[in-house]
Amino acid sequence: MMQLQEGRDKFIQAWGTLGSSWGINRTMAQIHALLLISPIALSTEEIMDALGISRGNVNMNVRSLMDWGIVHKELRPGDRKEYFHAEKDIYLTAMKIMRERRKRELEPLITIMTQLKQVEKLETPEGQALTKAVHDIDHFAHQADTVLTTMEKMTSNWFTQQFLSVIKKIKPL
Amino acid sequence: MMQLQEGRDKFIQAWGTLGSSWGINRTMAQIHALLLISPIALSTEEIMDALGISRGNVNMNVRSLMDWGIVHKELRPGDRKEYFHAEKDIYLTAMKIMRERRKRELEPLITIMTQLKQVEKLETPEGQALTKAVHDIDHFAHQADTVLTTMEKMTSNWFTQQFLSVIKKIKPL
DNA sequence: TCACTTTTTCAGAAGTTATTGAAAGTGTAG
DNA sequence: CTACACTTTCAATAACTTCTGAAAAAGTGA
Repeated sequence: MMQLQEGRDKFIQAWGTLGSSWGINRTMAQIHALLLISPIALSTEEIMDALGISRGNVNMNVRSLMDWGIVHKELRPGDRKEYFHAEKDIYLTAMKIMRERRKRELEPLITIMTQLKQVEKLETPEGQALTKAVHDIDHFAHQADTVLTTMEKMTSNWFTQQFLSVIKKIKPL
Repeated sequence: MMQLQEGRDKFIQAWGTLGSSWGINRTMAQIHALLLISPIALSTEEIMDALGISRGNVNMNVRSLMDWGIVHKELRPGDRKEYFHAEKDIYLTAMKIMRERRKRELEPLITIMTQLKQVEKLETPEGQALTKAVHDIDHFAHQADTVLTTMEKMTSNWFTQQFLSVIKKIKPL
């Protein structure tokens, strides 16, 4: 049977590794993991000590986590330090990460494809191949954007209760 | 009005930049872009020349693109060179990227959460916070896996025609 | 205002990932 | 078997990203 401290370390380690593939850097993900399993909000110093990282690093990554909307600041009366805690609803967290990634990845893609639609239309195979690729990607990006925007508007609760059952009922081709 | 060559360069450049945020490295994405807008299959040398990169780099990245299933090898009778072409259906390409990412990101996450369920259950706030996080993430990961697996089984055509309209009909909460 | 506490910034160091190019490997035709 | 045409590998290195720690800035109360 695994002990608590071992489990906590393993959890932080795992979330850090996984985070990288989700477009979140290792330390940012580790801080997120630490706050996720902490019942109370933690100060910069506590995070530094728990993860053995520098003040600058904690500050920078906590700021980013707040930009993503998945970590929040807490102020305690009579205390000048800032304390941080993570959003504990994992579905809401996933939605917010999705939202941020949509903004950072899909929106620039749509902008560029819009520019590329201005390429002179030629009858050559080269010209047609480019036109087709631009058209297809633009179409896809808009659809993906619509899907993600719609999902964003729905609560985490909705995801839990409805989305899965809807998907399950659709017959695979 | 933008000229063809300028458009092609811009397209390759854009796809390369975007690729990085989709978990595909810059060069791999640029090779993919080049093949996507090429009406004919290209040899290693042609890719090297078009993108100004080394033989080893082309070889390595083309291999990865084939592992992802979005680039294919073509052999021409009487020619010992290998020629490469990209899957031109952008929805199918997106599905294959999704599939690969599910395997690389979600499956290891599920494995680790399964291990972490073995942590001794304690009544302390620390113990309960860890147990809850592990439970929630495990539940989420299984759901996400089911959704993605279901989508994988559907054709690109299905995505185009059905998914969007289904999503659109669901009333946001 | 000053003295003190906490946060932010940023140049350089450390660490990570991608790329090259030459050498080794593979397959084929004569 | 040998020569050739191509592909693959991999150690060295280049390019890029993250992290540190000390200094500057910002905030607070007396």
